[in-house]
Amino acid sequence: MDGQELISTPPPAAQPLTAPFLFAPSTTPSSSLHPLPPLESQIIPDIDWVSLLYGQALLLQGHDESKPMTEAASSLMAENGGCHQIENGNQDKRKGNRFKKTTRPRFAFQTRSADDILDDGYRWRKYGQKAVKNSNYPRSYYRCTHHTCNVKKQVQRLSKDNSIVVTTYEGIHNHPCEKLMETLTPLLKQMQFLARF
DNA sequence: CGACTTTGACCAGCGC
DNA sequence: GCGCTGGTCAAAGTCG
Repeated sequence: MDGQELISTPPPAAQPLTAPFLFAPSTTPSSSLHPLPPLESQIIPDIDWVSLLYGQALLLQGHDESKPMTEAASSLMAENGGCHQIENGNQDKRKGNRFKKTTRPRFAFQTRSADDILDDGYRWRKYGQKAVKNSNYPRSYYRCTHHTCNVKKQVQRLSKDNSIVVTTYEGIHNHPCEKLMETLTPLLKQMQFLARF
């Protein structure tokens, strides 16, 4: 898969959001609780939060879940002009009918962190790790643990700058982010309560 | 005991 | 056809 092109610089219009607003202050890959990482590892200046949030935004906007998320996400991305989507036409899948071609959206972004994994609010299960050519560091493969969700992500540290971690998401979650919903649910309830007056 | 990670094996695509 | 490479599988091990 050498046809990939990583695009990691956010569009000029994109205003990076701060991590604490979105995610719990942990950078662990799973639901397990660990002590907070050093402050330095939580500073993620290069992350494209906008792309990362598109799927979540669709859910918050009342997106019809019976429709493919990928189409809605693509149109939303086109509207906003900030597209970090990676060409994925040659991706092959080994599940189901073998090696179907897919056009699932892929997003890549860089984070400067001592930890390979940032906690994006979802739960991931690692299903593979490979040494890749021209890289001193292995690439790790993760799948979303939600039973109806088929989103995957790859995590790899740059060999030329080992402080940078490249995370590639494939697909869009078809379920709410657990941690984000935990945060938003009380707010939504309060808004609904106030809206009655 | 369930959830998760590790890791070697396997498979298909691609270039030569 | 062959070898290299990336992506996935699945058994075994680990952890809480």
